[in-house]
Amino acid sequence: MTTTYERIYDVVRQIPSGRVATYGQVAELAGLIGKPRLVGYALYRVTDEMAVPWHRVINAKGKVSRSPVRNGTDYLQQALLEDEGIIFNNKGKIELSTYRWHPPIEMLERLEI
DNA sequence: CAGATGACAAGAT
DNA sequence: AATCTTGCCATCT
Repeated sequence: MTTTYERIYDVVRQIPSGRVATYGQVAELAGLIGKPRLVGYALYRVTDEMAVPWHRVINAKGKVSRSPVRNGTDYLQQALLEDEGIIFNNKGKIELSTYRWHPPIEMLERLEI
C-alpha cells in the first residue's frame, strides 16, 4: 500500500532539473489539496537512498524554507538549484513565473484539477 | 499508545 | 515589507 508520504515523493520525482514546485503545488498534485505542511513534513524525512529531488521544492514566496533543524541542507538547497541554472536575487528569492514547473496535462486530467 | 515533532500558506496587523 | 495567527497531520520514539 502506498503511504501519503510515498505519494508526495512520487510527485517530487516528476519535477525536472532546472524547475521548481511549491509545497502547495506538490500537495495538490499528491491529492492533498490545502495541506502543504504535509509536504514539508515528508521532505524533512527524505534520505538520499530515496532518490527524491527534494531541493526542487520551495515555498510560495519563491524562497528556500530555512530552518535550523535542517543542518545546513537549506543552504545546500540553494547551491543545488544554482547548479541547475536557477538564479537567486540578492534577497535569496527566485522568479516563480520563470522557474515554476508546469505538470503534464495528462497528470492534471488524471487528478481532475 | 500518547506525546513530540516538523521544509507551509493565506490572511490580518 | 516583516511579523503574527490559524488550520492542518503522518511518523517516530
